Amino acid sequence: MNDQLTLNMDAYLPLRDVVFHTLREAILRGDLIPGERLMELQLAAKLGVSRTPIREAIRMLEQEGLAITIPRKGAIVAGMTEKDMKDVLEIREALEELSVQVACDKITDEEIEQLYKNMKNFENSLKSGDLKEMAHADVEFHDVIYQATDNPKLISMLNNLREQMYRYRVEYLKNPENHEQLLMEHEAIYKGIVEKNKVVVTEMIRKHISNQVAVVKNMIREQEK
Amino acid sequence: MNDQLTLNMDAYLPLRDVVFHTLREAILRGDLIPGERLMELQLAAKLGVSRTPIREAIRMLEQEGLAITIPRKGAIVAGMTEKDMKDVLEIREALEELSVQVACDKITDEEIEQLYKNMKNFENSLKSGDLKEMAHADVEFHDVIYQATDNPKLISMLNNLREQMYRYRVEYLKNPENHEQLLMEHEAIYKGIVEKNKVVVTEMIRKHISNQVAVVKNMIREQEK
DNA sequence: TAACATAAGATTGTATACAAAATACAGTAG
DNA sequence: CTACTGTATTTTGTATACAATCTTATGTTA
Repeated sequence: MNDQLTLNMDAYLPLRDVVFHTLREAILRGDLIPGERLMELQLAAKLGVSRTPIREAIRMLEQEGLAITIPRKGAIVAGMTEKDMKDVLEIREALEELSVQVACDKITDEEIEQLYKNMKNFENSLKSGDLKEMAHADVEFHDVIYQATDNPKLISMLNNLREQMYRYRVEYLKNPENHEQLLMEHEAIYKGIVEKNKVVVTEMIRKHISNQVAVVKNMIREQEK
Repeated sequence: MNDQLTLNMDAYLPLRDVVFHTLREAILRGDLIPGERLMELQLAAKLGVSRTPIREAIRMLEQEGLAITIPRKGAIVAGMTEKDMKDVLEIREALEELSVQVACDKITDEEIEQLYKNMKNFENSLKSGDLKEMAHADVEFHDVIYQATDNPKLISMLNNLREQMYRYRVEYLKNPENHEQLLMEHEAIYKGIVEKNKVVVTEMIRKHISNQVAVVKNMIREQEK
């Protein structure tokens, strides 16, 4: 386990929530790697809390698919097989398509403006070369579309699906060869939404998602070794 | 609260799982109604366990959207507004469409056979007039399609979405006027899948889902009064 | 050496104890 | 009568204690 695991006590939240967010972050960032055991006493000591909030946080991670617990054996960080990834992408594709279609109907002028800004931000972040910034800018671009659906349940599901492969997805951005392509896709999606052309935008988002598949598959192969 | 709340201790499962399933069932059956408080001590006493497994079960229900907890105030059974229902159905439609499309590609001969059987079972259950049996037969019909997708993540999401409106959906079956319609839709879906005609089957499942909307909306209106 | 038994230690499961916060309520001032 | 205040009670949050189970190490026997 990594030593970067410390609690962020800023808010007046129940410890279980703080622990949950901390562990979730650690898993998504890769500080806790798939297969790694989540031992209650160890985590409790490291985070300076008792086992109770740790256990409750683990139950939450479990329901989100980020951890797997075997009764009386404990929890481990969930990993994804290539099949799992294929499955998730299949779902993501359907829901991303839904989200752009709904967005075409519901998006406001302010949101379109924000979408443009975030598209440009992403463009700039590519120049900066900072991976974290790129990932963040990319997320923000897509978030505008999610928000435009005005469907909180859908938004949370999409976020969850996206997070499930965050670890692998960042890898995609590492390769500068993909940048041009990404930029073009964002522009096409933006244009499609502005013109409210559902057919085009659906096709573009599909391409956008499926482009990630190949790269991610390779990563998984690495992991499974 | 209802008194039917008792633990089913058959399996050698952690109590949190038993409690989780018990509460989940109670919520879906309507024994615990939306807005009702889930008080730890009360539930612990009623189920004959300590607060610990109750709390962990509540954390799980929370992540499934079946309960809502407000820090330091406790948890309540989640209810659905009309908007929530619309949102869920929007997602369900997309994922149900995906599932029949994938099923067209992947379904096996055995599964087609099973689908036929379950279609007939549903037909018979309608004659019986037993609501519970109808609901169960309906679930089993659709389950075959879910299983055929060979995508466990998708299956669990669809089950979750379906369960979220189980309370309201049963109402749909109460009205015999809907039976003929339902039967025809099932037959059309079955035929479409056998012929692997994605266009037809997608259209049919869409109709099948959206037919539920109006009825369910009325129920919600009742609840919100 | 391999297989197995057994005991020690580690880890999870559950209950309980105590602290902190929210709620309900009675009493009082205005 | 209303609004407020302080207190008692209830309820949740967290820590800890104990029990059950699993793991690991050790030693014994064939």
